[in-house]
Amino acid sequence: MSIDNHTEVYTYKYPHPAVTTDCVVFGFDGKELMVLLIERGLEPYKGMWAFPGGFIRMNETAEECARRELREETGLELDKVRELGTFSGVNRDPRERVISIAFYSLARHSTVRGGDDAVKAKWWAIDDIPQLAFDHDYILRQAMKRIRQDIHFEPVGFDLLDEEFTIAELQRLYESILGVHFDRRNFYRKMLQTGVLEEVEEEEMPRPIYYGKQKEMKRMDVDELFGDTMGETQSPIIDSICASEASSSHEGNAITREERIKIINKLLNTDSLEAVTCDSAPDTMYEKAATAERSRSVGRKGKLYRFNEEKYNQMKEDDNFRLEF
Amino acid sequence: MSIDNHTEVYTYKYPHPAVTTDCVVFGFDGKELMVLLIERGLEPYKGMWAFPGGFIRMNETAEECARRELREETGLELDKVRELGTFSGVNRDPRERVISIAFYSLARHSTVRGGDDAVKAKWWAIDDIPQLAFDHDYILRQAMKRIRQDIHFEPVGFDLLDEEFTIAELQRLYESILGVHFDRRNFYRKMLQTGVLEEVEEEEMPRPIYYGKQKEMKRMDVDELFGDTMGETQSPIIDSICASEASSSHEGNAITREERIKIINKLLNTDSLEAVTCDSAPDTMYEKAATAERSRSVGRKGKLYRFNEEKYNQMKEDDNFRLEF
DNA sequence: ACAAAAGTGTTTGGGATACACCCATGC
DNA sequence: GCATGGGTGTATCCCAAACACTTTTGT
Repeated sequence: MSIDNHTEVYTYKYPHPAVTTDCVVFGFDGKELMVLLIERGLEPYKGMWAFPGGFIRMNETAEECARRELREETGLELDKVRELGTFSGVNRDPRERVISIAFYSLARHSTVRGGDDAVKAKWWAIDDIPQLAFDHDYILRQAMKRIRQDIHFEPVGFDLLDEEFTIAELQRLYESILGVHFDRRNFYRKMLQTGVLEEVEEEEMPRPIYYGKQKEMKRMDVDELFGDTMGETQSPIIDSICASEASSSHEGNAITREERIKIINKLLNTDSLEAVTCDSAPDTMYEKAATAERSRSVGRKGKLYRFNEEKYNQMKEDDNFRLEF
Repeated sequence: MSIDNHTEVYTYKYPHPAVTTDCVVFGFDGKELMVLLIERGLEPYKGMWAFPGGFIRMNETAEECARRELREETGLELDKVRELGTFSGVNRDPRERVISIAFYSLARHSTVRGGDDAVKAKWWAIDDIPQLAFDHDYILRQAMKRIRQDIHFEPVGFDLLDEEFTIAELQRLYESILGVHFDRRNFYRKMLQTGVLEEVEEEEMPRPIYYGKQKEMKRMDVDELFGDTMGETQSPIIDSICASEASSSHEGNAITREERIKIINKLLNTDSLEAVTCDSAPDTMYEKAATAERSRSVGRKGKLYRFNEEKYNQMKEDDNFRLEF
């Protein structure tokens, strides 16, 4: 929406504040709690980081506004956004009186891509947040308080992890949100006793074929790992890595073998490994790809569980759901 | 604030919603949870009941607005108002797009007088609420949900009772809010174990001199009960009854003996007793006044306690305050 | 083979529940 | 003296914390 070519004006008998929504999106990378921020492209606070959000339209509720802005600025489609509170300080925006209705939400870390338009969206570790625009640092503190409270009674954790997860992953998440340490064994029992976890049958989550010992991987054919010209591989994990990385450049087109190699190289280079090509050093490539696969599977030892939402809703009705630690 | 003689207009490039606050005030009459409502004097929904509230001004925060409107419309000065949430349905007000920021608060039932201006304010039992204006019935349901949750972790009850209260009163309050029954003895222990109650020394809370046996009261001089011409009595309870009842008509003036008699008569007549005057039937009057005093003291048997706010804040810091039932 | 982490079982102390009992007050 | 309700004590049960042990997995 451009701020120019506006001939219309809107007049009122009494002054009206502007109303915006802001959305604090939490994620979890396996170690730390993360927050999704966007870099502001316009004044005020141009170049600073802020929560996704924007002005409410006259035909949408606050929640609809929050979801729309989130989609427009970060590409995220989230079904659950929870209201955090309103921030109505008189001078919180230099342009005019702006009241912000803040929401918070939870996203699987892996599903986030950059924003669709010029806006840059990025995950930040909770302990390493930059200076924020407006009063967003205050809003963040409130959001942190809130998530720490909600996690005791609501299934906060499950929206942050992949659909299938191990209990150890869940524990790491709880520990990093609450900043405490739990006894592993008691955590197991308590979580299972809640009854909201259902075990995933082994066959439902087949391990990717490259999962396993590194030695075996070296013996695989290069085509199997990096795919044929149609871009299909037999490794779902490498597949999903490439798909999400490539999504910003092509829209739904198949990924060629060469592109796939470039992507993997680029990704691996972030770990400060030297670049390789498929032809020059297939063995090295295998190794790195295997490392990439395995690093995605870190902590992925053990039984997988899934959140049973029906059962949770049922228990919530009867008001006997508690997650005390 | 009148809606006429406005020459000024306020123009904006983009449409702005109007923003109001609404305040759900809970009280407790010893038996039931009550809600404070005002009768609307203007369209829309003229004549219907609604929560106190109004449009936000450009130089006040939402919370300040809520407190101001509460004061203007009901005479209540409350220090703690807690945010409940925003209600942003597109068509919730027929005039224009109005977003409401709702608060909820707790008031000692006895301290409420009628509104200062034409607005009628009245307590309603929670089970007997009339049809409400706007979406206020929905807001009320949300407020009920919220208070039921908050009562477990926050000292909700203490703001609803008098400063000094018995544990039995506190239990009745908890039971009526949560709609359950507790074992009296376990409730005692749990409440005392929290450590936030401090015992009131007997001499700190002298019983009013008319408290006690009805026979004794009959022997008292009429001047003692209804005061001299300056309007002073020796019964603090009758004193406070008269002061609060008279407040809407005179502003701070002393209450004469005759007015006091009228007030007491009027109050007693609500119990469908015949009117009496001081001269005609002083004995009857004594009796009725004594009944009024005693009815105020119902349940006032037993040790009195007081909420220790410092200790609560201290425990809240350490995050080890729980009131589970 | 060894280390590390997953998964399961056992003990135990403290708090919640369900009672019994005594005392104070009012009629 | 009897009824009502306030105040305190006690036995039982269950759950949460602490810890031991076996199995699995990766190198």
